[in-house]
Amino acid sequence: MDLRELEYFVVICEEKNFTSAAERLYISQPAISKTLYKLEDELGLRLINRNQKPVAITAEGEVLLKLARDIIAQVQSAQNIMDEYKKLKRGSFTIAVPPMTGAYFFPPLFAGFKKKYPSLDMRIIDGGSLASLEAVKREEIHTGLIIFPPKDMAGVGNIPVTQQELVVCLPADHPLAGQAFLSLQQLESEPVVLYNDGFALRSIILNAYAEAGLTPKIEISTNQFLTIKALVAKGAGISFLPAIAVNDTDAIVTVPLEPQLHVTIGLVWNPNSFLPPACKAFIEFVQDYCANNK
Amino acid sequence: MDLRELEYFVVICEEKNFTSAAERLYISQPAISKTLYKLEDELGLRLINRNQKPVAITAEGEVLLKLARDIIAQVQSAQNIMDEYKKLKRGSFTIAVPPMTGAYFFPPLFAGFKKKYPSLDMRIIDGGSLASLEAVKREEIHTGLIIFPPKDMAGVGNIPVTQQELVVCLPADHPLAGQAFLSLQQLESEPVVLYNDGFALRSIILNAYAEAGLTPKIEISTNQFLTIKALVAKGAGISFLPAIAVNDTDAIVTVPLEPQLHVTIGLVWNPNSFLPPACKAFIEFVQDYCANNK
DNA sequence: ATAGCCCAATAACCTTTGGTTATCACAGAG
DNA sequence: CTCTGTGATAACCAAAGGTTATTGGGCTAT
Repeated sequence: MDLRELEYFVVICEEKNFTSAAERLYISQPAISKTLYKLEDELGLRLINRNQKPVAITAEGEVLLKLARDIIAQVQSAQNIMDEYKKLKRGSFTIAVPPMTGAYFFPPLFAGFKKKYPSLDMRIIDGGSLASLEAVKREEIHTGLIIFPPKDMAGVGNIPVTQQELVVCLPADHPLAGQAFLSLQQLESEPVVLYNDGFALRSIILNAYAEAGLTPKIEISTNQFLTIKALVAKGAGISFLPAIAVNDTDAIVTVPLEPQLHVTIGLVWNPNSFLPPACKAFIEFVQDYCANNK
Repeated sequence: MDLRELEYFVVICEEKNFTSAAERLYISQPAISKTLYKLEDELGLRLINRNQKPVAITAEGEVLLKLARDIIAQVQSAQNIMDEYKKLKRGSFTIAVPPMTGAYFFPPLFAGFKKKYPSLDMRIIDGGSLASLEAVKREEIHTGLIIFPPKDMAGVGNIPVTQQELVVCLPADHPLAGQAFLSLQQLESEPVVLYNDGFALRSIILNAYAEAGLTPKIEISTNQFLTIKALVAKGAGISFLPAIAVNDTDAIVTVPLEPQLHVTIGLVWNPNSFLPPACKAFIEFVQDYCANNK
């Protein structure tokens, strides 16, 4: 008893005529005949009385007719629902949004995307960029708007969305606060406040120290952006943050680094993973967004 | 999207392993693979993520899984229902029961059948035996427990259930009431009370008159058994009824006919019609019933 | 490392089945 | 009493669903 048989049966019942049922189904009349016999044999019941003209539905046929219509309607509805996922009328995906990108770069993307696809849902996953990248690679998270780590973006799909310059953050009363720019060498002896392990900003900064042949004095680590700023303001150490993330009201002075140090913020995903259509739509949206804002 | 595909999909989801899903379904692993791809292509959605081990269900797959389970359950239930019709756990049929048979011959058959098949229903259709026979031939009624007409039972399936002798019914004060038996010749001048047209008893009696070369004086016709007896009792005319149908309390005297006149009561159906299993069961039951009461 | 294993994908092939055309048989209408 | 409409049947064909054999990628254990 399969759906095709039930559908044919319902049409036969509606047409009360094998020939016109066949026409409505765009198949030949013998196909109808054969299929109905097959269904009847499977059930061990006669569903249609061919002696009458027009053909009549038996009592058992009448019962099956109702059941068949219900089944077909349910299948129809299931198909519609699934089609909505395909057509981006429904759907959701997970996106890693570390604190830094969440505060400055994610909101406009989210707003734009939501405007284009109001019925799609994003589930935001917190976590550092590095940890998020690993989760994306392991396919635990569909995508992430992260700070790209210093190296090794091979094997992940990515779209750089923006580049930001890291600036030195000093307490307002710091002796070096007045400089036009600073090098890491000048800062080597300064205690540093960093993000925890698993955050890209930490590894980018450590990487920069290492490349300069220097070793930073890591005073303390946290994964709270506001905590870092507060610690710097209170003189616990210096730090390095994207210029956009610090403003005058923070009781922090920013000085450009020399040579400049940049971080790239962008979208990443696992190219081998089969992403939900909703997520593909978001990636595409971000792609367009970057192309248009160039 | 057919039932087979949905079933395979559900099993894959349950096993989270194509190979063991194939085993559970008694098919080969490539068949599973192929069918799932087909379903995914039809929907335009990835349902299973094969990158993970064990394979993981995607968000869309999770949605379809629920829908598919519902559909399969509904089909299952439909199959069960239809199977109950086949297995005589459900079902009904129509049976013509004219007044005479309804009063004396149908009740024991009904009781016995209902005992054997408590959940089957009969719908009793009223009407004369002749009219019922025609309705059965036209397949408007599945079967009938009727008085067989004088001739022409060809072309209908039938089981004679009992034979009854017709006796002359006279008002108690009738001059011929004391006779040991009576011939139609002796009764020719008597007004007769008969069933209406369409009732077998009428045509059997008219037939007997005709065969004896006589013409009855039909006083009045009715299709109410009790009315006939009342009319006879009041002296409106004589009548002929099965002996079993008249007793002493009726203020009617019965006298055997000479030569005897018999009516056969039995079951009839259209052998070309496809009867509901319930009706077939009843016919079979009556067949057994007669065989055992011989 | 690397050999071995698990497991899904793929290829080539076979069998069943759903569909086709042509034709028949039969009932009912003109 | 032929003609028309309609379902059944036969013979045949193409596609679908299934099979076995094999490949290849990712893990695990040595």
